[in-house]
Amino acid sequence: MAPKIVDREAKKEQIVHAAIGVFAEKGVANTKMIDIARAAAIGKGTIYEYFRSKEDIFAAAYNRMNREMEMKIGQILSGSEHPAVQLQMIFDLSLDYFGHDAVEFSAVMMDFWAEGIRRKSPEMMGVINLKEIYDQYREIIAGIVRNGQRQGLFIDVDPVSYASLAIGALDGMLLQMVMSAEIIDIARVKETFKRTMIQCLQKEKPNTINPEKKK
Amino acid sequence: MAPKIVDREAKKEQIVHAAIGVFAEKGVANTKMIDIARAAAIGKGTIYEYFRSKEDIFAAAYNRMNREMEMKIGQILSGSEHPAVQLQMIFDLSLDYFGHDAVEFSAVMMDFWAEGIRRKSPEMMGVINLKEIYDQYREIIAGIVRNGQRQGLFIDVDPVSYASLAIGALDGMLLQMVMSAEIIDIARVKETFKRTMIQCLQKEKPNTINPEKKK
DNA sequence: ATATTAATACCGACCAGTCGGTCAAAATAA
DNA sequence: TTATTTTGACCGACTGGTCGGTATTAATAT
Repeated sequence: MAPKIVDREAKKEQIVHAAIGVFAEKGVANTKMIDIARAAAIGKGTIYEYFRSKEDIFAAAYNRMNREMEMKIGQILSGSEHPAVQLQMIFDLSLDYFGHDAVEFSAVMMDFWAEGIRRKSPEMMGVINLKEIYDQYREIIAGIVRNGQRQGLFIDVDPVSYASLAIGALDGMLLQMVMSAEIIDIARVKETFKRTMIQCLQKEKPNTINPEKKK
Repeated sequence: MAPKIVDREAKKEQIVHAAIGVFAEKGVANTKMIDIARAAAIGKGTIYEYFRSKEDIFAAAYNRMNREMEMKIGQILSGSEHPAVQLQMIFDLSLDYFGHDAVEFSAVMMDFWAEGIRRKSPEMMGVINLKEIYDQYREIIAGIVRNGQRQGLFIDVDPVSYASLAIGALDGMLLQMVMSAEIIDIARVKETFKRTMIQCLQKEKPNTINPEKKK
């Protein structure tokens, strides 16, 4: 009178995990349900016990990858006080997250990205809403900038424009890292990025804070 | 003994033109051959008289859009002398090209982009090679920077890193324009972009040249 | 203990729809 | 008439999702 019980959440996680792996390897568009099933070592039909559709898995994978990033940023925001340092940490975080050895994740992120654009206008079933995520990130950065301006640390730039620029640069560089990893010197680009984006924001002396990690 | 003659180049152009329109409207992945045929007001089979495959059309469309941009940049490079002005013109060009009323083109560009990434590792049949394009653009920007440095106008930043950053920022902002056009103030972002990316490069007074168009 | 049983998890063959590409016939221009 | 172009019906490969049946588990009865 009592059935087999499984930890449904754990199983979903198992499937999403497998899916991300396959996505990374073959690209979202080229991933078949059977691929995911095999990677998760379950039958194809079983997937449909936990997810309504391929789309559903896609969304779950996206949200999972995103939530991680959000948490880390939350930590940064609640931590250090100096706005320039906060910015630097966020840039570092983003750059590292992708630039790390997990280049394959970057590719997945790109897929999400492309999909997100494609679904911008149409109903988009509430599945992904990349736009919302971007608006949110932009607001985080803009908030830090405003904060810095209020403290008289930053020049009088439009915070939202600056945020757009910073986020855009982050993303665009990601693309190039993915594509031309062997050509561009990633560490160097990262340093240039931080230098440029943060120094240009500061009022007088760029050395008010030290943009270099002490070694 | 001397049958019907058609301008094959013109017909190809007609098809590519139609294809770009459909790509813009529905996204490359969702475009069917029949859609292109209908848009070009020809039969589906006819397409195959001029293109080997869908892939082939895709590549042709990509190259067509790209060649335009290349030509314009060529003009810029051969024109004005001051490196900062050249940079500014290139940024303006890129930002306008997409930001203009032709937002739909941006979406197509994104599709190319996404596809380009997906095809980075595998053989990629020589069809698209986005990487090559990027390497090329990067080298153009880097060249201008080096030039400016040689003339003692620019600070001693790594030209290639700077170029990566600039191109990345350009692309990333494009994404945001496409996605959140109604939220971000595009003109303002553009201005911030130019200010930031060019001023940070200049040695002392940012006003050595006037980054504002005289009115 | 252990056999029974009911509730659930799991599976993969199958289905129905889709779409890129082909080809034989029709249309067309010279 | 004839060389060439155009065409859309057709083909076949592919794939997301379904469904009937099987396996597994744990509560219950003995």
